[in-house]
Amino acid sequence: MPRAGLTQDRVVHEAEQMADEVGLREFTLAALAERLGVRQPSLYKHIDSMASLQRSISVRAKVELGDVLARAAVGRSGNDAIIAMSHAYRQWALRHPGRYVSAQVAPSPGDSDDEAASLAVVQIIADVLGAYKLEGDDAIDAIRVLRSSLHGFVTLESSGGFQLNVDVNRSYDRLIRGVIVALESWPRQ
Amino acid sequence: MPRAGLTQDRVVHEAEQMADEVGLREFTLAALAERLGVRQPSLYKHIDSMASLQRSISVRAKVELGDVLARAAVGRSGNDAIIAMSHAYRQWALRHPGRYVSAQVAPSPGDSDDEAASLAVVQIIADVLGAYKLEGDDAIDAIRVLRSSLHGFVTLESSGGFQLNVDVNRSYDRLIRGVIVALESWPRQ
DNA sequence: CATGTAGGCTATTATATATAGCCTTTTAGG
DNA sequence: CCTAAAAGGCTATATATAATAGCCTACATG
Repeated sequence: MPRAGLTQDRVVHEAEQMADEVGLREFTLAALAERLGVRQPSLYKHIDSMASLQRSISVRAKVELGDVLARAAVGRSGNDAIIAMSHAYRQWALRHPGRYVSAQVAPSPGDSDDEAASLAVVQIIADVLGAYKLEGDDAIDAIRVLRSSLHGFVTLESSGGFQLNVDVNRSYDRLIRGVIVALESWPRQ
Repeated sequence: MPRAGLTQDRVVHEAEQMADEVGLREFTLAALAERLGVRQPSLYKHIDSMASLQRSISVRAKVELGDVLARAAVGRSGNDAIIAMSHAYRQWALRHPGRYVSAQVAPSPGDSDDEAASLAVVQIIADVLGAYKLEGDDAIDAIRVLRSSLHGFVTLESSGGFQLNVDVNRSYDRLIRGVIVALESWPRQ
C-alpha cells in the first residue's frame, strides 16, 4: 500500500482551508482525512487531537495576521498607518473567516508560543498607535478601542449581521475615521 | 412512573442557564436532561432538535437584550442615552455570555420571529441615535459603527482578549466617549 | 541487505444527536 | 364515572464524531 506522504504541515494547511470554507467548528477529521486521501485514524500520526489541531491553526493564523498587518503598515505612520492596517485587517478577516475566528481564541495559560503570537498582533497595533504619543494606560485604552472597533465590525459583517443593502465599505471607512477622530482628542492621564 | 412536568419553556430556560455557565456550543442534551431529571430522548417531546433549541435561545436572548437596552435608554436622550444603553449592553453581555453569543446568530431567511427580534435590537440602537439627526445612509453607518464598537469590546473582554491588568471599565468608558466624539462630527450626505 | 521506525490500515470504544416504538399518566367527552 | 385519545415519560437503537489499540508494510539507515 503506497503512502500518502502526509506531514504535520500538510494536515494543518488543509485543515485551515476547510476551516475557511465550512467554519472552524464545523469541519470534521473524517472530512479532512478524505480530502487528504487517508482514513481518519491515520491523521493521529500527525496530530495529537482535534484540540491540538485547532491550536495549531490558531497560532499560525495569529502569525499570518500579524504579518499582514505589519506589511500593510510598513512605510506609513499616523493616520495613514491606521487606515492601511485597518483595511488589511478587514480584508484578511473576510478572506479567511475560519482562521480569523481561530485567531481570536485566547492562548491556554503557559502556552508560550501561542501567547507570543497573540501578543505580536497586539504589538503591531500598539506600534501603529505610537505616533499619537500615548503613554501607560492611555495607550492601553487606545489599543483596546481600536481592536474592539475593527474586530466588532468584521465579526458582524462576516456573520451576516449587517442586513441592509447599504455600502459596507463606506461604513468601514467611517468607522476608521471615527477612531482617528477619537484618537486625536484622546484624554490624557 | 411519575411525570417530570416539563414544558417547552422550562427546557429552554434551563438550556439558557447552561449556555451561560458552560458555553452555547458546549452544553449537551444529555447534561440538560440530567438537570431536568429526565432521560435524554424525553427532551424531544418538547423540542424538535438541538438546532431548534438553539434558535429558541437565540430569539429569547434577542428579545431580552432589546428590553434591557430599551429600559436603560428610557427617559434619556443624546449622549446620556448612548452612555446608559452602552453600559446596559456590556453588563448584560458579561452576565449572560452564552445568551449573548446566541443573540449574534443571524436569523435563518424566512424565520420572521427571529428576524423581528434581531431587528428590534438594532431598532433600539437606531432610536438612541435619533438625537443626532442623521438621515439615510449616514444613520445606517452610525448604527453599524456603534454596534461594532460595543460588540467588539464585550466580545474581546468576554473571551479573555484583554490580558493586561489595566482597568477595563475605564477603557470601555473611553470607547463610548470616542464613539460620541465621532458622532458629533459625523460626516453628512 | 537487514532491521527498526514511521505511517498507513482495520477494528473498536465513548459520547453526540436523533428516531422508533412501548407504556403509563393525564385529560376530555359521553 | 369510565373510557378513549393524547401527551409525556421510558428503553433500545441508529448514525456520526473524536479517539485508542494493535497490526502490517514501506522505507530509511546501518
